[in-house]
Amino acid sequence: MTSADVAREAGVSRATVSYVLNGVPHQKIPETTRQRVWDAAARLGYAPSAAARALRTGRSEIVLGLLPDWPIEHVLGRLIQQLTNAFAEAGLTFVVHSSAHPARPLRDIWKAMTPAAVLALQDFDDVEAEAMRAAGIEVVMAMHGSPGGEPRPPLVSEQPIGALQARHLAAPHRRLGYAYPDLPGLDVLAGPRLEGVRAVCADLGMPEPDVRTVPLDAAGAAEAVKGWLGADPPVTGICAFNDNVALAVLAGLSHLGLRAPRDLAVIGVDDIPGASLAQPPLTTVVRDTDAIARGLARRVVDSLGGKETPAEPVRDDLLLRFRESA
Amino acid sequence: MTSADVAREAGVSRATVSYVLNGVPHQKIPETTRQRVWDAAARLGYAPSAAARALRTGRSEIVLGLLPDWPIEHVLGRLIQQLTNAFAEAGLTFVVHSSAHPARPLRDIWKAMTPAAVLALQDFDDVEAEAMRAAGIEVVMAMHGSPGGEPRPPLVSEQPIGALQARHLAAPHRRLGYAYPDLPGLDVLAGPRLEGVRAVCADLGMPEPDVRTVPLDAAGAAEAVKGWLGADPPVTGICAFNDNVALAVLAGLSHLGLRAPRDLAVIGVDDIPGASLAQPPLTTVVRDTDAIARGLARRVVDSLGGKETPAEPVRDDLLLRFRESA
DNA sequence: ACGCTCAACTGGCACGCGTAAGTGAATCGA
DNA sequence: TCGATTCACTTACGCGTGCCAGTTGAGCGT
Repeated sequence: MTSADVAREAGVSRATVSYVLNGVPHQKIPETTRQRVWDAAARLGYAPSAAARALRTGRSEIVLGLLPDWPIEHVLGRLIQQLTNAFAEAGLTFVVHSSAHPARPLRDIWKAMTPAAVLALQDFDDVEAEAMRAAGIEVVMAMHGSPGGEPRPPLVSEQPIGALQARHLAAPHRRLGYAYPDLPGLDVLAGPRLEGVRAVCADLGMPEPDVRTVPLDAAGAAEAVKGWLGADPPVTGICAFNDNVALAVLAGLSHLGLRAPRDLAVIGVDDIPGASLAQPPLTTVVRDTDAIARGLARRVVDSLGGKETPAEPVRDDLLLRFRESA
Repeated sequence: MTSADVAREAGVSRATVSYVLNGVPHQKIPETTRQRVWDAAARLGYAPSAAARALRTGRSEIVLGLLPDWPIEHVLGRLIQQLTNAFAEAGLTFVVHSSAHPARPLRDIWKAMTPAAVLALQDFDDVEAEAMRAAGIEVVMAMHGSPGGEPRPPLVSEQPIGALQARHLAAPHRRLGYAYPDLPGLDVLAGPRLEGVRAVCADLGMPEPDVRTVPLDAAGAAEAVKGWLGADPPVTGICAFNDNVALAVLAGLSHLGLRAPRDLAVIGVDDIPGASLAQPPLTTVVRDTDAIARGLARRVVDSLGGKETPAEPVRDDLLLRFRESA
């Protein structure tokens, strides 16, 4: 099924078909002809060849999402689904590529589909970004900084999460701890969140947060808990990187025969299904992933349309889900 | 950067460049010329245009993964990453599209990138599959059946999971319950797993499993637990659809002042991070997602190479992670 | 009756690539 | 010395589009 078939069926030329189906303005084509073409296209079930269109126009209707080597869990999964929806509304197909472990050259990936835009979770170096632009990819954005440095400001800000955690704990607690994830790749996320905690502590005249790396097992987490409880002055409230880490802290407490929030208050991030099911139910910070997805998609679509987009992060309403652990 | 540039740089024709770079056999091209072409390509940083190649050959080097509307959690996330790796080793780019909620016609998706193969998690109807094949997509496979029916046998079998759960519980327990997920879309997975449990119960002369839908909150789960404990004969061991549901059962028990495995033994599936951190730590079934990913990729690659592939499911070693809950 | 305008189309090129068919020079057997 | 063969290439086509630059013919003023 090519546009030539449609042209024959409608009794017009290929050019006319192209004009009608693409809705090209400033071409005087009467309604009757338009209808003939539309009918013919529908009758034949015509769908244009993406490859040919991509070759001609230099880009496809695809937005490529680039995932780093992070675990794909609850929130990230939801974000992917919501980004898919948000882009679909703009007529764009959002697909995700998880960076392979023996990392293939990134170039192979985007060359393989010449996307209209690339939206990466983690920033890449300028050389790569420039190469993409040179290859006709118009929009290249990153949601978070890279481990290497921070060339562009991130599109999604993490500090407010840590700040909200800290502000919630700060009322009854005078010394906070930070439960840092045991996965090096997550620094890009954990760093800024910790910064948010730090800033609030400084603001409120509290001592520096006591940062400890917490592995995802009860015994290992118990070590961290012992460290916090034995600190001087002792830590009484923990901001955890996310709910999994928070659950580990809870398990560590349990391991020592202790309990939140009596011995140590704990607050997580993400509200994974297990959070409300924990003992005690976990207080946690939820972000509005749908708003983030829409915001990101809007930025990309605007940018594709030639509009200037603001440099600040997208709007991201945080919600504190208050339960029992803090 | 086109192959014409490389040709000019190397002082040969475009055809020669194409022959050299694609390693076309039966073309007598001396080593010196080959080297000249390779050098020129490297010097110019040439990478072929996927669009043009796709237009010419009729297909790209992309494998499209189609996700249904399921939550993307731990295992599914890992599977995606491992599939990406497995396909990368075969020189194929694996990208994932999560089906948008106001479901766009599937056709738009694969037309947008003419993948070499489509690997869906959930089966789609034959009309769609046939349309894909007609569009030049050579391999169309589905990992699980569709809600509508079961035209093709699934590539990944779920029954053994339920069977392993049931066999593990069957030793001390004479009546089993099944904790069914509260998300209708998961029937495709939950149904076969439940079948596995049923089969083992029948085999061992035990009564039918008592199936109850378990919502992901403590109060709701407590209702299910009450039902099980009050059944006649009473249920003493629960096979949960996955770890999240199992955690809910645990929380339901806790809500009633009860405890696993004393009052009710519970076994999950997936070994999510929260499983080992639960109270008590959750006994669970782990599948070897890496083997599954490799198996699936192998099938697809073989099939692309024209080889006949077996109809049976891919190999999938199950492991029982024994903890305290059962 | 003749030029002019303008609506309504159409012919044809280029995008970058793979590849079938062709070409000129070198080599070779008789 | 001459046709035949082999080598090492090159020329040229078409994949399906988008869109520029025409072309046709009807309507209109003079």
